[in-house]
Amino acid sequence: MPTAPAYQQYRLIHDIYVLLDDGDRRVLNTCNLTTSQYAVLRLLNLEKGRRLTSLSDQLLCARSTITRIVDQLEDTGLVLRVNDPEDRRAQLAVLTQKGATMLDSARATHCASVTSRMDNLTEGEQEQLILLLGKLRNGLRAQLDSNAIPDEAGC
Amino acid sequence: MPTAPAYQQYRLIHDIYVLLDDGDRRVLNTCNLTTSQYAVLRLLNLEKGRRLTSLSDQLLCARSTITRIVDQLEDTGLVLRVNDPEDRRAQLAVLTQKGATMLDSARATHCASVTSRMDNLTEGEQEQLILLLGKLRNGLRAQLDSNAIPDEAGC
DNA sequence: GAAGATTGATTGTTCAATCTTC
DNA sequence: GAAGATTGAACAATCAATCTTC
Repeated sequence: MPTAPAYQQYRLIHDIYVLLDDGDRRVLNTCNLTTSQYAVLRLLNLEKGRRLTSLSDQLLCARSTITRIVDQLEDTGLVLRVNDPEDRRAQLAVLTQKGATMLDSARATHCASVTSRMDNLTEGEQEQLILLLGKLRNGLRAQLDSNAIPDEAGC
Repeated sequence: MPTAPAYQQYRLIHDIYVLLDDGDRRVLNTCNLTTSQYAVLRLLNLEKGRRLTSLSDQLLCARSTITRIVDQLEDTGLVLRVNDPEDRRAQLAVLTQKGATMLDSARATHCASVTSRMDNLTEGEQEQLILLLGKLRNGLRAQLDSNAIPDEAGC
């Protein structure tokens, strides 16, 4: 039986991600950042802070994972915790100046690395790919929002 | 400054992977498999075994990671370790009949789930996407083989 | 009771060191 | 000395339980 097209897409995306992630780890390591720390930093900016819950929702990881990553970023002075004035239960993760500088630098380094690694498509192909991937992502996000991940029969 | 197309592709693939992986974990959990265990099983078949080194190379993870995943799969009776007749240093991971049955079942479950989740592209779009992703993956693989991951200036 | 966040315990992954065989 | 594999220690991520505030 032929492999379903959706599954072929899935495998390709999976393989590509693994290849990219492997490179990311090496590159970000030169900035003394883990990929997780970078992912959190990327969601912050200098203007206003962001709730930890918002971060874990966006990154689809456990609350406690964010707590610990923010701990690390606070230890290295890249981020500060601030009480949310609108809700005394909540904490905001805020970029420090040092964090903003680090983020800019890491982003430039990472972006250059990614660009050099993903250079084998023509401009037209890249545009097409971005369009198709965007549609795919939006579909997946919509499913997540509608909480419609189907429970299969299981094994 | 506008975001480089390569980086847009990167972000989309990253986001899509995170969304898909989150669903994978839930689905495979119904088969009592972790995504890592499934990834290893997928690389095996009933006919002949496969060296642990080959598995870690393919999955881009540490040797010791494979050792431990194979330990787990052996504990649950899905896989057996066999001495490699061609090299007395090497071990082969071999699917058991139970493992083959489990793999078939998990694959069917997972494939159905993936297909239902990635259903928002037309057939034509899917074909295009597969072509483009395939080209991208081959480029990345080629870089890996030539060990040409560039060392950036760092931060 | 629910949401935001944290902590301790468990599991998963990697790193460095070790052993055997090439 | 290098390659295949394993082990113990360190790090990373999750889960369940807990605390505070809504």
